[in-house]
Amino acid sequence: MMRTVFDRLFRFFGPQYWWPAETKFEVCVGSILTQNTAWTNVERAIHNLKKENLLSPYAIVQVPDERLRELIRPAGFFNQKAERLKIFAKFLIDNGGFEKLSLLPLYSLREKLLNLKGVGRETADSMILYAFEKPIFVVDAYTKRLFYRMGFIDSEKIDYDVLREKVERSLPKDIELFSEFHALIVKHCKEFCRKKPLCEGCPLIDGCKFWRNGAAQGSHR
DNA sequence: CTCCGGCTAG
DNA sequence: CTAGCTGGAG
Repeated sequence: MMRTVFDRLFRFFGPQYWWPAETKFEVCVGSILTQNTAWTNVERAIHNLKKENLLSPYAIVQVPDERLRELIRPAGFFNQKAERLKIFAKFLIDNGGFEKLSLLPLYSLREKLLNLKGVGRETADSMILYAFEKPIFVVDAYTKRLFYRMGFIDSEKIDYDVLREKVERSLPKDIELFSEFHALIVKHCKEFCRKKPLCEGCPLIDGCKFWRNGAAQGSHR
């Protein structure tokens, strides 16, 4: 079931090679900046930080708040995100960086990340999977929307961890698999399973409850 | 539940 | 012109 969805997406879109970043720190910065924000805007912000050589924990804690806010402005919510980046950078420094933190068991690390102001479950799991490279499945609004429409879950309001565990239980605990799957879901939901769905040419249309119910507005059916 | 926000595809 | 964006805190 879950495996079939992955296979179809993989065959259709090919490998996504996520997360698009040069360093682990950049992955984490991106995961904070992209909270409820279009990635193109995040790219602008990251580009600004790179240009100023600010993509390191030390640089982030040192740069004046006002300056940081200005640089990440394109990513929106810049006041809170500037604070969140500072808090995360300080956390890394205080805890021995990725090397030391990576020694922790997955769920210990997750707890530490969740205790940080500005790091919720999706952000924490994105960091764990794509920066710390430990096997956890990242759930997001796209995942809930897709699985709801496919008929795998009864509501898009399903609890984050309930859905995460549901997916994890139905697949092998494989970092590469989880990485590609989440990336493919994002890709697919941007191209087809949008809020206003574009079902034409959808690689998952076979067996999709949403499509079968004609909920796709009957515009093309 | 509301606020936080710049940016752009359509 | 605005819907919608890989959320999280209070």
